[in-house]
Amino acid sequence: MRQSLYFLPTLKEVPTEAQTVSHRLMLRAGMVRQVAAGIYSWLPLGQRVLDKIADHVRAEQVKTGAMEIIMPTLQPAELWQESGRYDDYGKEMLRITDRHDRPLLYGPTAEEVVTDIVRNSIKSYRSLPLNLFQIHWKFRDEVRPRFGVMRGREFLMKDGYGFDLDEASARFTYQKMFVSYLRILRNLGLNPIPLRADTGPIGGDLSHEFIILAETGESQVYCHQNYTSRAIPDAVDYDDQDHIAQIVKDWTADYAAADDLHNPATCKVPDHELLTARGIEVGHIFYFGTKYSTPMKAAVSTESGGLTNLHMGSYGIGVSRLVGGIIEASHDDLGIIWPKSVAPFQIALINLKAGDSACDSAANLLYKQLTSSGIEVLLDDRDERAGVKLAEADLLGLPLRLVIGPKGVAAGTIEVVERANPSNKREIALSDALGFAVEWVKR
RNA sequence: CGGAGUGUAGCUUAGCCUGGUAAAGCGCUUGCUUCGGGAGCAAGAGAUCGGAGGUUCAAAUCCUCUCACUCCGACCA
Repeated sequence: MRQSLYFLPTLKEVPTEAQTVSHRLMLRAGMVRQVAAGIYSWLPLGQRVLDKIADHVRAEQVKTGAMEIIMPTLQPAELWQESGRYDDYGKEMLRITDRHDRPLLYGPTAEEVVTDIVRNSIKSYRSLPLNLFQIHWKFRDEVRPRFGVMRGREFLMKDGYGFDLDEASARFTYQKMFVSYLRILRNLGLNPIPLRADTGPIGGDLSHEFIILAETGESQVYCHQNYTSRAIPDAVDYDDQDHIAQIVKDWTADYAAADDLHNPATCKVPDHELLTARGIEVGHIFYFGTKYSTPMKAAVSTESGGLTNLHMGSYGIGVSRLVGGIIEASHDDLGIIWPKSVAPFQIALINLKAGDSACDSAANLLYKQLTSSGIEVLLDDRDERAGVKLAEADLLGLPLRLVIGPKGVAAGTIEVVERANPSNKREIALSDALGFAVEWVKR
């Protein structure tokens, strides 16, 4: 993408409304604009990051056997009356009335809708297990939206729903999701920590939340320091029940709790091994048995010919929240530092002197070569001063920066620097740049 | 929902207390000079001062109501 043609309205100064680091950087980097409290428009750069994260989520979820669907944002109140949550959910649920005075709601989650789909379509234990997910917008009318996209009212979430014949099978599904969530977050360049959690309004008896550490996190976390270095297997066989159970066991062996469940009296971790930090909740998984299937009569016939209610779990990852969360966890004074896996572009190719024919032709050639190698490049071909371009490149935080300037071009060199490692700036031969960049991106 | 604040040009803000021709920096447009870390000079465009009432000869400024946004707390992917 040529920056001269790209819609990328960056800001030099910070809008007053933004108090949180990630919110400021997202506004300044032209990723989002606020439309109303807790409601945002995503501009091209932000949209790309959202897509990247969704792709990671999708890829890893599909490996577990889950299937992507998409359900409506507006749901009929009837379904929620059936489950009993219509009255329980409270003011966070945005209730709407259509022209026929029929009560609707903007879905804050979709247990009811998905249960309705499944109960109408699945009649036999032979069709189980079934795991359906969507990546879609939710609305929760938070009393107090804040922290930019991290606590919006409208947010993009991956919500998945598992349907199993019995508790044992449902627990296996839960464990697969547990492992899948670790993998997803790791693939996004994050260090996840699973915490035992309260089940909240969704209900149920088994729940973990996944948090990532960041100074500005909303919750206080107490966990064994092992969590910051524990390995997540690269090769996971989601069909192997023992293998999956073992990973979950490893990852739940050590103490980890948010402040609501932390009890210094019962916490056995010695002080020097206890990590006390702030965290951002980015995922939450629940097993809640037949909480919905019973009132909504979602049952299948069993092998012996009877009927049994489905055992269910729900599995959420805050996709839009992750954008803010990743920035909270990865930035410096100058701007964002994107992990390679979610960066909106892999490479910032900067033509320091647009208009200079030698620079232009070197930049254009390399841009075309990189692009046709399948690499996402943002070419800064704007007629701006060098300082402006470099400062904006810092702000945008693309992982690898290639700088073409008149001096370098004359000497046949190009400057290379990683955003995450600015002191390691070096010149390489212009002729090696393509090969270097392709290798670097692959790495 | 309780408490505290803020609304003036695209962004950051001054002016408000003590009423009297709406101001600056950044950004934007044009020209010249500059040109490897957010340039300089010059000339422009851009604001019914969140909205509605009221007081007054006169309201960004004072009063009343209202809307929006932000922050702290309780709640949440």
